[in-house]
Amino acid sequence: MLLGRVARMYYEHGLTHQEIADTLGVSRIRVTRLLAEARETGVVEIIVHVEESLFADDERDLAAAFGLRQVWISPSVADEQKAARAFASVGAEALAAKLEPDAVVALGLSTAVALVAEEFPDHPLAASFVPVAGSVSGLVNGANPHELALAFARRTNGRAFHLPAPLLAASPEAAAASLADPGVREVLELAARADTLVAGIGGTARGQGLLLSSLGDAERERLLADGAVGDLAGRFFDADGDAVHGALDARVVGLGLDELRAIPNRLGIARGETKLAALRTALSSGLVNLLVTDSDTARALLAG
Amino acid sequence: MLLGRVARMYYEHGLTHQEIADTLGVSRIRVTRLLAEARETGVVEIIVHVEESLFADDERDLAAAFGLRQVWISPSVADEQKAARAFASVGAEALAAKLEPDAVVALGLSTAVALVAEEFPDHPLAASFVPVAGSVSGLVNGANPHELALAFARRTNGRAFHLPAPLLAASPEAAAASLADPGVREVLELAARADTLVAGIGGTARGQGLLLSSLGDAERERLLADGAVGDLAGRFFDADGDAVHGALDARVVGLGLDELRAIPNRLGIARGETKLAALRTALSSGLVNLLVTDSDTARALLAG
DNA sequence: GGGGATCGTGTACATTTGTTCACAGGAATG
DNA sequence: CATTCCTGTGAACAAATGTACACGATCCCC
Repeated sequence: MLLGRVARMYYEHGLTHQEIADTLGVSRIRVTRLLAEARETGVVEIIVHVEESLFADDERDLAAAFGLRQVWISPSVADEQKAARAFASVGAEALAAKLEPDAVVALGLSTAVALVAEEFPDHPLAASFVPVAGSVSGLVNGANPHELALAFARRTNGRAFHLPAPLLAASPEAAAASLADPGVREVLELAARADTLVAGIGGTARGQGLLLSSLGDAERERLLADGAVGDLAGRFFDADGDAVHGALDARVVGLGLDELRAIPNRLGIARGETKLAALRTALSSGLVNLLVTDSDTARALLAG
Repeated sequence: MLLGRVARMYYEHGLTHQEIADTLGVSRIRVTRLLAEARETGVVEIIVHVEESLFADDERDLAAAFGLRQVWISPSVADEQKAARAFASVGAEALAAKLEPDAVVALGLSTAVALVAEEFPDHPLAASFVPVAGSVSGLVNGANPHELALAFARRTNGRAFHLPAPLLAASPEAAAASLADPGVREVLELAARADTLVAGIGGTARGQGLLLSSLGDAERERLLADGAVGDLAGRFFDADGDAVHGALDARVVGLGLDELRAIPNRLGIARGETKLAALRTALSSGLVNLLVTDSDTARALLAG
């Protein structure tokens, strides 16, 4: 158990990597790596005994300003990679806090949610994870709803459901056909009865989000003309938070905005300047009642 | 609660000191210090989940070779300060392992024991701490038996006893007078009934230990001539582990070697080349049956 | 048995962390 | 009111830690 000896020498006796390497007859770099492994595998556990959250003030203020049930804020950092991980881990914390054993969780398609899945701690609570919309083909990272559900299910020892349909059908008719499929229908019905929705919130800037980037400019213009300011789990909404019906909307295979709104816990996960407008609407119109964002976005929302 | 926020940003989100400083608007150096404080005060707790001890093999071997009940080994490091702290913390661990609630602990005068007291964790078990010998005047650090007992008592919410007498009386007659004092007698009687003795083991090299360094060269030569190889809690012993009686011994105010030997748990705390001979004798003659030492000393003992 | 991927390793470097020092403000003391 | 002694602060430096890269071994597949 070299790992354990190294970990104890470092954390309990305060020796340096070099000193440990010398007494144990291995290279310093190896000690460095063993220590990293010890932290990752949980051999070394670091607990911060603090009840209050990092941005308690802003969280309280945001909840009050938009009538939200609870808000979680992650620290914004210049290093984007680090910021993303921190954001995801706060998202995971938020979801874990709302998740009860045997819960049914509806999952929106979103890179943010995918990152949360990565960071989700291994807690066996046997929940069910259900996509609220179909898959996008040609996704590089595993952000497809099904994979996402699988990732969550693996970590919670729960069940993952598959929605055998595309997010965006070729035509309204094709979408209707998909929705009529018993396999699709069943899963969507389950999603509609979920206790908790976890979804990203998308803006309308070019190239934003998984759905928009798969569309052409023409379709995007039409959406904007129809008053769209953002989307929640594949459904666009206008400045009042009402659904933007139209050619695009009819092609989406998934729960409608009203069905999403009927889910009791609606956790929105989003950050960044490009999402501010969409966020403001989603929050003030009650599309989501739980929010995970980062400190910069939080401050911008409060300032607005 | 700046401390807590900093600690969480660092340990839970992996931000660097600089990044934390930027988001919180304080200097990086302040973050560094807050983090150190968080670790010291226990706001941040680091647990290494490893059952086996660092030098399990050597500990087993040493116990077998000298017929000891248990052995604890701390890592030897070039950095003397660090080595001393590691040694002391292992000593504290050892003592804590042997200490039961309401135990009576006899304390030998020794810098090693003093360091252990510093590192002793705050565990309320209401033990009594009793010196086995009188005080040395003009000690810089707080290694006097009474202070030592106080330090332990404070950390365990226990009781400290004071032996109102010098370690070394001016004459055998003065020592006898001290011993006849009811206050002294009472405390020593309590010490003799202790469950556990904690004492350093001293060598006979010049300047070694608190007792020897307070003697002149002549007295040291006499001791050597009488066959002394080391001391335990102020009492010198010869190569057989028997007491070296004589002018010096008669002036010591404290428990005799036989009384010390009658204490069930006898924890010896010593390390270093200069103590090897004394240690060998103390171990093989059964003066102590529990040992705390460092890895270099352990290896030397095993090699001999 | 050769080619290629993969893993573990250490070197050299970049980054992060910790420490020393000198200074400034504020409380205690003359 | 001046002086001294703190305590807390950051700048500059020293040390420790982490990372990119390149090398060699091993395993696997052809």
